[in-house]
Amino acid sequence: MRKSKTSLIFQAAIDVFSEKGFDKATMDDIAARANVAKGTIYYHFKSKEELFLFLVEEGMELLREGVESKLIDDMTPREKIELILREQIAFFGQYRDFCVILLRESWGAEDRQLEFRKMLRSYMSVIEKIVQEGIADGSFHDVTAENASSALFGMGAIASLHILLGKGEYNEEGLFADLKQLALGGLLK
Amino acid sequence: MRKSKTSLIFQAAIDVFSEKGFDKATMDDIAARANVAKGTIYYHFKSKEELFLFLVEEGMELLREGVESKLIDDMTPREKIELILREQIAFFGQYRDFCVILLRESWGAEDRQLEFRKMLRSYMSVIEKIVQEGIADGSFHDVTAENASSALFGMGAIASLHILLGKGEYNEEGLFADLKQLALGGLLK
Amino acid sequence: MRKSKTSLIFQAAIDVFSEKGFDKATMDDIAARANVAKGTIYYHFKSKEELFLFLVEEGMELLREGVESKLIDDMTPREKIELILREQIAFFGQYRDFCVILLRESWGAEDRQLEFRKMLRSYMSVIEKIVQEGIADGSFHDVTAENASSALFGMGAIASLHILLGKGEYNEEGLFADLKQLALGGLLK
Amino acid sequence: MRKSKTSLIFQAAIDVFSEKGFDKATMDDIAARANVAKGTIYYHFKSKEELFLFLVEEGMELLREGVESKLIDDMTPREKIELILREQIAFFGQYRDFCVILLRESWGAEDRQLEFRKMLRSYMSVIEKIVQEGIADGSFHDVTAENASSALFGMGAIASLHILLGKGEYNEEGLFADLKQLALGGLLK
DNA sequence: GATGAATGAGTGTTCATTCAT
DNA sequence: GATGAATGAACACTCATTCAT
Repeated sequence: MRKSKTSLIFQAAIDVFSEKGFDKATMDDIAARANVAKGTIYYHFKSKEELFLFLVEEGMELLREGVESKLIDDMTPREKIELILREQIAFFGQYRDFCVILLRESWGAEDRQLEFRKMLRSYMSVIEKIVQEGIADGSFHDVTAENASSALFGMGAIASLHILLGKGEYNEEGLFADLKQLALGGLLK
Repeated sequence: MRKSKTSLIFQAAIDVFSEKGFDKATMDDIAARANVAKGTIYYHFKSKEELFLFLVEEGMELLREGVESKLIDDMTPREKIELILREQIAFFGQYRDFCVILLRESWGAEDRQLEFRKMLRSYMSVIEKIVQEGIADGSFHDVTAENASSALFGMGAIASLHILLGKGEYNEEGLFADLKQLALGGLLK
Repeated sequence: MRKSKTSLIFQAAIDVFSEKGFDKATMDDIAARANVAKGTIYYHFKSKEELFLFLVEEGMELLREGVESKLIDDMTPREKIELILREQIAFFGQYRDFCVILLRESWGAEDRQLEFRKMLRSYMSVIEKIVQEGIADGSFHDVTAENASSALFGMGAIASLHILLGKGEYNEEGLFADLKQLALGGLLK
Repeated sequence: MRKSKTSLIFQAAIDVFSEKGFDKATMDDIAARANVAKGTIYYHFKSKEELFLFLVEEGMELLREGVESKLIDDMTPREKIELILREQIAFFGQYRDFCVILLRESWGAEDRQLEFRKMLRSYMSVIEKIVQEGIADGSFHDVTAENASSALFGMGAIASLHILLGKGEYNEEGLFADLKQLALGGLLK
């Protein structure tokens, strides 16, 4: 019995939520996918909402940690932005389902959605700081850092998903090259 | 000539769908908002799905027409991209609710969502052609046009929504300046 | 179509609630008994709780109105108490199911139960006033009117139910004679 | 010798059942209150039903034993009735929660409820015999003893609970005086 | 054209009970 | 003896859709 029930449920939930979205996904779906009785989910998670929130928190943590752990202080802002683009592309490729969830469920006025946007903002603020660094040291054009950070995130996210949800191959190198050209060409003086 | 029932329902549906999203919105909500009996909606639209699809089609039409009608053949690619950025920022500001719907409901495997992505692609292909023009005439860097177009759309969409759903003022000019810098700085040689 | 759906549901609810109690009764039970779809109940009543409350309110109203409408001002307190005993015995006989509900569901700390006790108190206060009259005019012993009224109600209620839920015949005249003896023998000087 | 698990569970069950009633009380509640794992309850009691039944049996036993142990053969029927009234008032004051359970759960057609009514009847039969004695020796009016016994029980029970569940102080002496007046005034010639 | 009462399949959640350890 | 993770049947409530008027 390798897998704990909790992680079985976790995996099943990612699958189902990304496939159907929060509202259309049912606890029965998730239970069936996890090969677990419905009550078992409720033994481990208080509610559908909580399960979902937990999922997204873990995912965002993974993304931010993945990026932050690789950022080294003495990189130039340019190098840092490159790193983030590359990491984000890889992350979207690897956790496509999670990313679909994020893009589907972040826009709205429910508590859950506000919570998600807060997490997104927290991730974007990592980018924002780098943009500010670059502006401060004169290597970047003088743009509003907040706009730049959401634009950078959005450009990568939508471009990635656009490919991943189409039929095309997810050519990470090609996408990286294009985004690097767009993002850095626009930022660097 | 008062408001036809159909347009009453249409307006109410926009309000309710953007407020609650497709799944959480109920036909009762819409009927109440439109001051119309629930059966009346079914007299005019076959189903909730159809009503919604109709709505989004109209909205996408509005966006694409708005942009295409202003594009003039003898503009340079650079001017065209600027125009699109500006138009898109204005559109998102004006139809915030519709844009939320679009971002919420475009990612998934249901028919409706496939349909939405098809519409999105159709809009993006307008951008794509301009990018190709720019590459062809040597004014743009040589990037994959498809990636560039989805990145351009995504950068604008996410940045706009990020502001519109936060508390900040939607400073269209500032956002435009930033996006122009990012996008054109990166595209233009 | 003689019976309105509402009254069908009402009747079915009385049956089912008195048979099973509030918690064990299910909306499916009630729907089935009323030959109505479950949704129909919710079309007419907001919730199980509300349906139940409505039921009890109607019943208590019936009991109090039945009694109050027959009380005439120039009766002596003794005659009034007799009348109440007789009416209550008749009411319990006629609406046995309702009375079971009342006795089952009035004791506890939930809102619904507090509400029920308030209704009971309101009924008992009718008795209380008569006892006070009797004491004032010297025809009754000097007892605490509140205790007397709840005791009078309780003696009748438990005695009635005791018979009704046993197998015995509900001999209203006999029961009336006994209660009259007990109650008036104890009250009258 | 610490508390045995069984008695821990017993105590917890009394608390929880009286607070929430049979249906709303959960085995988790009881386990938590008893500081015991849920499975442990099932080790000691076959089911929720059985645990509850056991509880009520103990309680009724306590009431009947309390009364019977104090009844002395050469008391007059009048003295015996007085004693019972006094004892019952004290018991209700001391075991309010149990009495709520009794009144809540005794009216219905489930096995458990039939069982409870049987216990109640067994208790009432103690009263009944005394009434018959009193009638036989000519000191009581000639009433149906069964009616009188349930009326006597009911008068005390409802009056007690009415006070105990309201806000008022439970003035045992005052209540006793009133019930004695009512009951004996009505019974005694 | 328009209505709204009626429907019933479907959903999140609860909880008594079991059983492997 | 004791545990608590796991179960799954059951339940209150929702809502898109239908249809008789």
